[in-house]
Amino acid sequence: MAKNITKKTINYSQWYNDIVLNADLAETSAVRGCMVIKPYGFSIWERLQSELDKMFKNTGHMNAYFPLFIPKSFFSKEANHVDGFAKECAVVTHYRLKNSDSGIIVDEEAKLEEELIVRPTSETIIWDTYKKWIQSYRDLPILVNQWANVVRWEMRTRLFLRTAEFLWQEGHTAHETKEEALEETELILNVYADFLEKFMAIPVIKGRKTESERFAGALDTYCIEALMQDGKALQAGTSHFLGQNFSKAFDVKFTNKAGKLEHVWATSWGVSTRLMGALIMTHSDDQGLVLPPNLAPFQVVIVPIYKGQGEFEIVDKFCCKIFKNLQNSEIRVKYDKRDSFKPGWKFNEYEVKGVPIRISIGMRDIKENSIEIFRRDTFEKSKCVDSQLINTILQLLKEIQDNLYKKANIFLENNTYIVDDFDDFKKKIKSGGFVLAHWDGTSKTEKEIKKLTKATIRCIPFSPGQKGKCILSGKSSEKRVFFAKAY
RNA sequence: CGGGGUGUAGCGUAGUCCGGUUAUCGCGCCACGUUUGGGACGUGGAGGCCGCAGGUUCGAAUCCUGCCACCCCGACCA
Repeated sequence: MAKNITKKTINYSQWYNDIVLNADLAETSAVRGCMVIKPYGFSIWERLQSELDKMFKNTGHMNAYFPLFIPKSFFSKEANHVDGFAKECAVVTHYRLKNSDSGIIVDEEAKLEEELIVRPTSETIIWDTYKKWIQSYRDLPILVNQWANVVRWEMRTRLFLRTAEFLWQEGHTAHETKEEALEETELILNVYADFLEKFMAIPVIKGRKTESERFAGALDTYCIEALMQDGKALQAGTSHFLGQNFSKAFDVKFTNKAGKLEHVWATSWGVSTRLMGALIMTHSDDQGLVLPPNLAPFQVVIVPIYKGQGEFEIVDKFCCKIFKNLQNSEIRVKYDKRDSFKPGWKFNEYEVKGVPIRISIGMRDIKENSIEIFRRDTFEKSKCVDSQLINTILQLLKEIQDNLYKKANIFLENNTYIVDDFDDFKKKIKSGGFVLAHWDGTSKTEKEIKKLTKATIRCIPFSPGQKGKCILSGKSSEKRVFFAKAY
């Protein structure tokens, strides 16, 4: 483990990589553009998964699993969809290897009749399946989610943020009516926003994507956007209203209550391991990762301090008692009694890994009946008597969670600007943050602004706004939209 | 795919311009001992196809050619 994490003022990407590597979250793998998620990183992902999964189940969804491979023909049934994904697909063409003089080679005789696409997303294979599941309005709605890996052959990759293979959840729902599908799209967007704000302590902006940023094959894409500490926006989750595009492409019809055949209405939605990137870039500091207590695999770590075997036995007994008490109060706690590392080493390790609270206990504390508590977010140390420990910890966890959200939210507010002048717009975009500005609603203007400033329209807010004049073209605009440079 | 950079022990590196003993240093690792309230110390030890392939040379980590990989900046990214 490196001793110092590079200051983000020097190089933000280097800082980001240092956090990922030093906190032992992930590393680059032998496979181009892919990553190995290490146990600690995965334990955070598992926390994230389990909490989000609960929210899906609470809103009536169930999990299923569909194949990794998609026959090429499925993939090309929806025209926009294929256009959007064709360039970044991994394709399986053969099913066998053989020995040759130059080593193992692909057996040309084992060529697949139809190539298989490694799923970049599962709409096509799922809608091919839904065709078999749906005949009547009684079969609807179908509210299914799957936790899976997908592959997108991206040109340039970065740990967690954009890897060739990534883990995600993708929900795919089928509904009787347009209204119901729209409701679902919105419901999920709110689930995502709640999850980020309440569990990950990441404030987000909700809105819809412009036509050019929309999911390939969707009629409308809703999104949540977060702001990272370097002033760049990160798309943290999307929820798509697919209309009848996929049900028409895959011919999924149902008989409605009136006895008439109709195409099904659809949504799809997802968040990925990219959320780990959002987590890192929202809360981490130059000391390492900072985890919000609701998400942390360990909320509390206990470090014993002792000299010699005699002291260890006394301290250990005390620590075990506290460990059990905390566990019984449903606090996720780790007791690190490894003798192979010194306390100072452990202190640093858990700071780098972002554990919200550290308790250290030695003979001094036992004698004085006071326990030292350290909080990761502010680096403050405090003392607490044994009998008050549980309450103090519970209170502190809540406080840290709130504090992280508040801090991130203040950052978001301080870096969101309302701008009416294009020179000012360029300046603000350059320095980072969200810029709320008027836009005439055309893709042409959007593209031109991107060319001039590298800023894209992150989202169009749902709430009605005041009319005005487009920042570039001067044409009339319905309301302000969020611009930013994005990951 | 363009521009730039880097490949030397598990990690980080010196040496490369200007070829010449046994390839440098730190961290980590192993053993023993002393340690343990903020990244311990001492002594001893192990670990190298110097990215790969060719070439020049008495001699190559160092020079030449080709290739590969990774990183950064662009382009790309529902």
